[in-house]
Amino acid sequence: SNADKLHMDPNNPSANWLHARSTRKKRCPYTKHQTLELEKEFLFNMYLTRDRRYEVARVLNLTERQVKIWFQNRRMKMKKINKERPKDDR
Amino acid sequence: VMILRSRFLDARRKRRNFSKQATEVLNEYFYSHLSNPYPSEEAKEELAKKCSITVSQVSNWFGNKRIRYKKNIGKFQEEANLYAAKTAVNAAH
DNA sequence: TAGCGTCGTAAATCATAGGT
DNA sequence: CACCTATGATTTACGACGCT
Repeated sequence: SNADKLHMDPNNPSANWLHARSTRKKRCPYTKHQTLELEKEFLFNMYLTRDRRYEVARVLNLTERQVKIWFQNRRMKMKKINKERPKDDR
Repeated sequence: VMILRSRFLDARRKRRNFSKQATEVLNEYFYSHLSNPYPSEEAKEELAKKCSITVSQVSNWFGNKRIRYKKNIGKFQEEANLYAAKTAVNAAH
């Protein structure tokens, strides 16, 4: 592709930087409803069982992979929040 | 509870642009490491200290800068030359 | 090997700051 | 004030590597 050629161009400073593969799925923002339900599930348990993952994915019309990754990202977010506010928490 | 929490977190999205001096420091690092603009954790901590911002903010800045630079190198050419010249002067002293 | 974990990131998007 | 772009922060989706 053109993008790939650009990344190969030795005159391009970004030629050797990290690049997402062209096969990567485009980011698709989740709906308010999906996010709210995922947050509720996360509040219930930060780690999913296989059964819960299947059920959440089915109800929200997401793939199990998306749900798995959402939880991974959510845990990282929580970690970041805790790190930046070691005190209070509201 | 989660509603209140998310509202609180959204409030963090309020921000001020970084100081001109901080942006200078970040740009100097970026353009003097253009072939591999990925500061190590230690380098990020040092930059954060110099700029009076957090390490996360340094990471955000580099993430945004890499993408925006790559997306439109031409737009940043003038800026790149400016910092390249500045680095050359510093090296000469 | 399968498969889920973290960590760091790309890329898109969001929300507002700041300038015209 | 309205409008527009620049900029910092957040959100999806992976790659790389860990462990079991």
